[in-house]
Amino acid sequence: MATPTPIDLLQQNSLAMLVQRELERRILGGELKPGSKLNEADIAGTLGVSRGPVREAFRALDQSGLVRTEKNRGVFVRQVSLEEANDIYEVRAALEGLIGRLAAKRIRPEQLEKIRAVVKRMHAASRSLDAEAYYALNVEFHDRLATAAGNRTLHDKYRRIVNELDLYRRETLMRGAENIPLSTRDHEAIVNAVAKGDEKLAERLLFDHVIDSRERLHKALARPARAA
Amino acid sequence: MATPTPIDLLQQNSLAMLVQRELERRILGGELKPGSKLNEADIAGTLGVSRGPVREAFRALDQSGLVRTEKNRGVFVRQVSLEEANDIYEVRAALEGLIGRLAAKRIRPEQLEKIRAVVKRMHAASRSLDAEAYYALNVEFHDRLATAAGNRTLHDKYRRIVNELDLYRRETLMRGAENIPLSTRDHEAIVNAVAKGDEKLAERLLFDHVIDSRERLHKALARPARAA
DNA sequence: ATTTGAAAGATTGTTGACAATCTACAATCA
DNA sequence: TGATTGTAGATTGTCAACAATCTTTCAAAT
Repeated sequence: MATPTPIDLLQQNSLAMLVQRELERRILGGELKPGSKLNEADIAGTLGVSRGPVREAFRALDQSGLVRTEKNRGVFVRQVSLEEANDIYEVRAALEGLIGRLAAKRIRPEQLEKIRAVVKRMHAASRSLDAEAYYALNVEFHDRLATAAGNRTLHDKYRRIVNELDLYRRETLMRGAENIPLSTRDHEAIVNAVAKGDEKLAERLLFDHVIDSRERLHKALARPARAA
Repeated sequence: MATPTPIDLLQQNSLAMLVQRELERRILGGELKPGSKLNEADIAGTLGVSRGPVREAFRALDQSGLVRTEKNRGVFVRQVSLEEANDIYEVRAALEGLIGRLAAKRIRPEQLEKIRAVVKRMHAASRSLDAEAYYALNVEFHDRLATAAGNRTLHDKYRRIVNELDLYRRETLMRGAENIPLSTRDHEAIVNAVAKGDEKLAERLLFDHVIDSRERLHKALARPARAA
């Protein structure tokens, strides 16, 4: 990826875009929790800008599903209910299925190489029960696969859906160390299907992988929650 | 669907949201053509508001893919290239496939009834070569199917993708009367699969239907364009 | 004790003005 | 003639003030 020069960075980003990205970072990073209210004046003051750019950023975030706006009441970090999460998982499964199908058809050798390396590192994280590292690698695995599918629109829509599901994870305070062993087997099978160029298989494996992870999440939530 | 009272309508819509919807209407209606520049002051003046709400609407429309923003240059109605359209069609195919799968599982009798009625009207429009009416009915057909799938997120993402494809249609000035007979057969087969509850078949038929329509569009574009 | 109502404070919605940037065109020089 | 520089106008980016709405508080009445 090309490194953007600092001059372009300042020339192509308005304050509104910078505010948008900063809020996105704080929401997805858990700093701003689902349901919490976003005060225009506070945020403007904190970031050293006026309320205008903040309001513009709010509109963009609202459209991308990260916040919800109530007129004359304010904007809030979006809360994703169990029912919504189920719906979103289904859509994600369909997108992942397409990603598998296309990746199997279009992936390039060097991309496959890097994904295999990620899976290998996932094994290591799994053995050392490093849930944090495993989670990050899992995200990288799916994102690299999305890239390999060679469809910008698909990658973009996929990322948005994943962001929305992240809100649900945040809300339910999911951990998930108990699922690591199962996931690793899935990922190996997926990589092999993609490597073979078996579109149908890759599609089905990825679709099922997402649906399974949804079921695992529900089962984990049904159990009594443990402290962080 | 519940009819919103006028009081709620004014209480829940800010000027920015109204501007957003108005611009969306003009873009999708072809009044504002792909590539054309949207001047803040002009729009604000025309709609009788200040530039603030217009700018907020721009941010929302940018995020939803209907416009493109260039810093210090302005916002333009998005132009969708052939390559992008191909990508978008693939994503739409995946979403339609899921719609078919879910609709086959969840559709209710009265929903099926209404969709059959739409198909019947499509036949009539086809016989009288009324392309305008046929196009509107085709949109209704797919939208009702999306509703029957019973997944709000899916319906929402589907609508956005369709809007983006509409930009492409606008740009290429597609007509398409020549494809009506083929489409009607597709639609009948789809309804039957959904009615039977055959998830796999409905999924495949809808996926292929979208891919086919993409191919038909490309073939039509390859031919010499006719005057409107 | 609960509820109703009004006033004060806080927050959002909207506007108009100012600053920064871009575009178009004319004047200047090689 | 052609390229370049500079200036004027137009357009976008940002800000601060004003208006409208909501929330909170507290007192009064039932």
